[in-house]
Amino acid sequence: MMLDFDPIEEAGRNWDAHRWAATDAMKAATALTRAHQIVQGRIDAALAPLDLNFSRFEVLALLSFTQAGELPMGKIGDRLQVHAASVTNTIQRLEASGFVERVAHPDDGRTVLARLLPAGRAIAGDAAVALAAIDFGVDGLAAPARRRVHADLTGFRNANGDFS
Amino acid sequence: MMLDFDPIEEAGRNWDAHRWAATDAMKAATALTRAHQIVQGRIDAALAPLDLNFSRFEVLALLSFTQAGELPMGKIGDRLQVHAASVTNTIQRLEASGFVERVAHPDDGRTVLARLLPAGRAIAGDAAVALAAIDFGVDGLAAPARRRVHADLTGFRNANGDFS
DNA sequence: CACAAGTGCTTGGACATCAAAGTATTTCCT
DNA sequence: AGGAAATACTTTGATGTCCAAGCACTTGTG
Repeated sequence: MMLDFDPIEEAGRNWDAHRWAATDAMKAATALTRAHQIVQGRIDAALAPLDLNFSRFEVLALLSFTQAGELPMGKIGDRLQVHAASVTNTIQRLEASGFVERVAHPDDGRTVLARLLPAGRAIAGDAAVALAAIDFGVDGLAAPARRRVHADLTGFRNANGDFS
Repeated sequence: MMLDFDPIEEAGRNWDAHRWAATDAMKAATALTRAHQIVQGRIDAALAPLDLNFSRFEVLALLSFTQAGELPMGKIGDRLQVHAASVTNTIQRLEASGFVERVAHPDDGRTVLARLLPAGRAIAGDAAVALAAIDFGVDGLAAPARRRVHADLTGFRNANGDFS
């Protein structure tokens, strides 16, 4: 299904016609949402043959960047900014795929470490190649636009307390 | 839990250190994802007191923009670019809240029309006010940045066949 | 040293989305 | 006219996310 008009512009016209406020903000927010859906869809499609989705890939990438190839569950959630329950779920999937294992923390009985297995390290490399091949879904953004979007959204994230 | 560094920049450094490709694309895509999470979270928080989320609000807005206050389920999915099954689910929720009703199409026995009820029209107006009050979650983007992001992402959507 | 408070993780429940299969109705084609 | 194909929607099942509650372990305080 391919619309022959931009539904966001159409919504903006209706918004104005009904005297609803903040049309520009609505259009920017909606464009952001829609662009995200496209990018996420392309990324997940590229990763599906590897038995990964983006969340699981992010965990593998994070682990492969560490010295020991392991991190506490909580640290993973902090860095990827997802809920602890989601980390539990994601690690369970990665464990079922044989990409990571869960081990007890040597000093703290509360903590569980997720440890990268060789198969996980290998698949993470494959996934990085697959994602680079599609430019992370943003090849539709030329380099200057890509830099603009990145800079503007980094400012936005900072303004909203995403990091300090 | 507030990181004192930008996890995306940190990921970029690791990416480069491991000789993984397309770092700029990775950073742009990740920033887009994270910004979307922030915006969506703020929007849903603003709508929660009204017994709405963004998907349900979009349906009410779309219906309130039509002449008759009603649309076939399929048209709703096309315009909002969501799966037909999601439309069914969303309309069921709106129906349970007393915001819309489902009626048979007069000429086509296959088609179901979603029709806006007075309560739904009222709540849509309230929701529009609530969303305008938070600038759709993008008040962290100053007007020029907002325009840039909107323009760049519209170009991106167009390049990816979101509309023609 | 004991116990309250805090921390780390998992579980269960509520939602939302999508894909695929199923049902009903209409349209197309011979 | 009659059956195949297309269309419109719903249902079911698999995923994934969050929140709130629960459990286990550790830390801080008197």
